[in-house]
Amino acid sequence: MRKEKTCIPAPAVDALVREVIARVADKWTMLVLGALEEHGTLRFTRLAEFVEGVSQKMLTKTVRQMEADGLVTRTVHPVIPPHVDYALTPLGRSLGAAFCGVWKWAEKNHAKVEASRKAFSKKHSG
Amino acid sequence: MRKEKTCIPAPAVDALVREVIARVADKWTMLVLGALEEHGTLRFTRLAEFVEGVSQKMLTKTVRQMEADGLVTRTVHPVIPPHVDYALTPLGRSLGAAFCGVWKWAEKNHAKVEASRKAFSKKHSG
DNA sequence: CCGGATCCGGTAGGATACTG
DNA sequence: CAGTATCCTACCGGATCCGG
Repeated sequence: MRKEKTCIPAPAVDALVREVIARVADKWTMLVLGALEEHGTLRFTRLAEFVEGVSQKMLTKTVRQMEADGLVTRTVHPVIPPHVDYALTPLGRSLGAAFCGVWKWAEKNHAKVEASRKAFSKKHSG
Repeated sequence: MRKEKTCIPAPAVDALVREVIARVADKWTMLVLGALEEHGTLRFTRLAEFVEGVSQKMLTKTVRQMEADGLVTRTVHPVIPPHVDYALTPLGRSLGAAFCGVWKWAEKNHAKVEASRKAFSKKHSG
């Protein structure tokens, strides 16, 4: 049943890939990525506005993680009031491009998902 | 700075899309999706083997969620011992295809991510 | 025996207040 | 304005039991 030529990685690097997937397959990571891709360089507060619903703690944690992973740059301007800019690195942009398919999928299919959800909850209530 | 023609959804459906993204951008969801895409129909225990590191509880929760979202079918064979098959729906397969780009990205760039991580931790220790 | 529901301890995450 | 510290909740994971 194994598909011959899709997107399955070689067995050797499988664990590494899974680890990276587990890291980037995070809703805040994806949403930060999307916000930075759409709006370009953003300051912390502005980023928080676009990634609606995120707490400061999670946003801080997420951008730090993304910085560590080489997905974003974090530029601190030593002025008062503080000014910190976040921007995608080339690596981050390439990940954004890779996620593009998922965005388009969500855009196209969110109605189906919602319909399935409704049918499922109805089936479980009845 | 807004990019004119990438993968940015229309403003109106933006919230819906974000909601779906937040739902599917989950590491277990992605890994279950990958496992089912690679190996086809799987029983619960077998699925747990391929999605290494997942607890039964989280696997149950994840597949139930995916079932509710219309991504997988859950077929209970009323036999003893119990036999439950999980398989991707067409919608699930289409999401798998969308995630394909992310997998390929991870396959290609995991070394860069790891290098960035090392450099970052070194910079923070020194 | 398999799938999963339950109880319980640990930890990740949200809200708020405070510092530079 | 950006980030930290604190508290507190809710969810996550492991072990165990149960129903079939």
